[in-house]
Amino acid sequence: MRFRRACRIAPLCSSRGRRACRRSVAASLKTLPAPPSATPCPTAPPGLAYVTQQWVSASLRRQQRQAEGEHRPAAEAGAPAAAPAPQPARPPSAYEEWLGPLWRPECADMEFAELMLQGDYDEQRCQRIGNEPVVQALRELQKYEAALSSQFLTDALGKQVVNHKSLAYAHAAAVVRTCAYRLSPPLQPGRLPYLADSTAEEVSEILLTGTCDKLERFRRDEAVRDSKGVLRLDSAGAATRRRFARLVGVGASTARKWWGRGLSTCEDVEAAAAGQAASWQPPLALTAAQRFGLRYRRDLLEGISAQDLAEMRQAVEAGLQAATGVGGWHVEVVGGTRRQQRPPPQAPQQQRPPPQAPQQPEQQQGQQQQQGQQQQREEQRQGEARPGPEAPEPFAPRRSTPPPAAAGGGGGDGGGGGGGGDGRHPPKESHRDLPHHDADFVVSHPTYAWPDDLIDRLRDELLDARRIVPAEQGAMCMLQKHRAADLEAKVVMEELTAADLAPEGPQGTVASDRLDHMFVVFRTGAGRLRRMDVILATPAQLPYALIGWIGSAQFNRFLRRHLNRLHMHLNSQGLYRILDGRVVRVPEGAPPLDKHGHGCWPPGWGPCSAASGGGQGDEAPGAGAGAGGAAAAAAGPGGGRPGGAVGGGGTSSGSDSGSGSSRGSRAVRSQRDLFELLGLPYREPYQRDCP
DNA sequence: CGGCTTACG
DNA sequence: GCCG
DNA sequence: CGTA
Repeated sequence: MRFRRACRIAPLCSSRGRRACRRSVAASLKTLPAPPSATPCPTAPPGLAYVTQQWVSASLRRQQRQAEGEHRPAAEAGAPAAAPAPQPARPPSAYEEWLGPLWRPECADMEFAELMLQGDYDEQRCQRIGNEPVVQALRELQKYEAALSSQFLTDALGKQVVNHKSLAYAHAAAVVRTCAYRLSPPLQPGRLPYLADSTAEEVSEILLTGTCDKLERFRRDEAVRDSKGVLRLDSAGAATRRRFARLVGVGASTARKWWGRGLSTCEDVEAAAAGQAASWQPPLALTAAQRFGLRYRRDLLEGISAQDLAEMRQAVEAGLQAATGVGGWHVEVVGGTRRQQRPPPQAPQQQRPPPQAPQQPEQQQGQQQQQGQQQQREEQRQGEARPGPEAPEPFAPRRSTPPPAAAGGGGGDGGGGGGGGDGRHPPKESHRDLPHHDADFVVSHPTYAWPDDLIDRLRDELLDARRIVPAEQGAMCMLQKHRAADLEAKVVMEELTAADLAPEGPQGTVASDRLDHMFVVFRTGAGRLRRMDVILATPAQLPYALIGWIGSAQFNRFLRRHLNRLHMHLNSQGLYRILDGRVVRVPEGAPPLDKHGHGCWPPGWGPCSAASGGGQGDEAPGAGAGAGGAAAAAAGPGGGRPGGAVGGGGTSSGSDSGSGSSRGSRAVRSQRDLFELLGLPYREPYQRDCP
C-alpha cells in the first residue's frame, strides 16, 4: 500500500523499494556491479536498454545486476532506463555466499522457487554452521501462524488466499537452514532470499536476543501486531491453539473454537465435552476423530521409535503378502521419518564412497569441525535450543515455555517436546532426532499387477490381524482410491483460457493412474498406538510418489511452484504439460519445458540419445500431437501390468522417430532421474528437510 | 497487483 | 510477507 | 473442515 501509488506512476520502480523509488534507479544500480554480458536491447539507442520492473527488482534485491535478456518488456511498454556503465569485475553476489559451494552460474537468473531447490536443508549441517536456533524460532512462528489461520486467510474482499504469514516464515526458515555461513546480528534486508524488511528485522532480533517480541507474545497467548503495528484481531491464544491443533482431528478452526470457549488444556476440553464445565452452555460437541485423538493423545503425539517403524513395516509387508499371495513387495519409508534417516549410519573412512553420488562430503563454511560427529550430535540433542558446543553468545537461551509436562498440555514447542524417555528403551536410543509422530510407507511391486481393491484388502488384513484400529472406534481409517480427478480440466484451464485450441475439448488423455492411500492408526506389539500412512504406487509413478511423500511439504511447494512457472504440473503420480491442447506426460509424451517455454530434452533424454542428445526438441504446434496424446494414454499402467511398458530397457519402443521430438528415449525410474530431467541438483531425502 | 502445491475424505 |  |  505504501508505495503503490508512486510505483504506478513510475513502472520501473520496485514495488517494495522505498529506497529505489526515492533515488533514481540508475543511482541505485550504480553501486551494483554489472556483469560483463550487458546486452543492450537491439531496438534501443546505443547505451540504452529497456527492461521490466522485474529486472529492476531482481537486480536490487540480489544486489547484482541481472541479465537483461529475460526482462525486456514486450514492446514499447517501459520507459528507457540508462544502463550503468558496465564494470568488468563482478564480485560474488550475496546469494552466491548464501548458497556457498552449491551456487553455480546458472543460479544468477533463477526465480526464487528454483533457487531454493538448489539448497541443502540438512538440519545437522545447519546445526554445525550455527543457524539452526534461528530456524527453530522461525519455524515456531510459522506454526503459530498456521495454528491461527490454517491454510487460508480471508482477504479484504472475502477471497480465500493462502496463509501468507505462515508461508513467509516457512520461506524464511528454509532460507536460513540452507544458508552456507553463520548469520550475525544485523541482517540486511535483501541479503537473503525471502528476507526483506519485515522478516529480516525479526531475524535480526532473533540473532541478537534468541527470540523476538512476536514469538514471545505468541508463547504467552497474547495478541500480536502485524508489520504495520496494527493489533491483529483473533491472534490471541496462539500457543494454546497450536497445542489443540496438534491433536488428530483438530485443525485451526476447531482450535479457535475451543480457545473461544475459554478452554486451554486438553483436560478442559474433556471436561467441556462431558458437560462438566460451564453448565450454562451445552456440552462441547466432538467428532469421533477428535474424541479418539484426545483420548489417545499421549500415544499419538509421541514420536515413533525405530522398533515401531520396523514393526509397522513388517506388518504391512505381511499384510500385502496375505492379501495378494505374492511376495517381493517394496515397502519404502517416506515422510519425515525418511528425511531423518542419515545415509550411512557412520562411514567416516569406510572404503565405500557413495557409488553414484559424489556429493561433496560436506561444505563447512562456518566453523572448524569437531570430528566426533556422533558425539557432537549427542551434545546438540541435549542442548536442544542452546547454542552448540562453540558457545556463540549471540543466542540467548530461549526457554519461556513450561517443561514438557506429561499431562495433557503435550509439551512446549517446536524444539524439544519429544520426551520419548519413558523407560521402555534404555538410554541407548541411538538417533532419536525428534522422531516424527507418524510413519509413512510407499508400497510398490516391480512386476505384479495388483487388483484395484488391494488397498481395501490390505486394510482388511491388518484389521483381521488387529494391527490397526477400526474406524468404529473413532480412529481415522481412511482410504483414498484412484481418483486422478480432474487434472485434465485443471491443467488445461490454467494453460489456455483463450480456448482457441482443442476445439473438441479436453479428453481423457491422461490415464487415471491409481495411487491408493490409506491412513490409519497402528497398534504396536506393546499396545501403543501410532499413526501410519500407506501409499500404493505403480512402478511408473513410484519416483513421483517417493518425491512427493518424502517431502518435505515445503520442498514440494518449491518444486511444484517452479514447475508451474515452467507451465508444467507435478503431483505424486507424474509430471505433465500441455501439448497442443492436451495434457501429456513428461517425458513419455513430450519433453520438459525450459524457462523460455521451449520443449528441450536434457542430454541423454532425447529421441535419439545416441546423437548429442542436447537437441532442441522444438514442437511446432501441429506436429505429432496425436502421437503425444497416444503415448501419454498408453504410458499409464492403466489396467495392465504396472511394470511392463515403461520399465524395459533404456529405449522406448520407438514407434516412430520421424517427428520424434515429442518422445523421449528414457523413462523416469528413480528420483534421481526426475531431478536430472528437470535440471535440478539431486538432493538426498535428509537434504530436503525444508521447514 | 496477483499468486502463493496438490491432492483427497 | 515477498516475489514476479 | 479434516488429512497427507
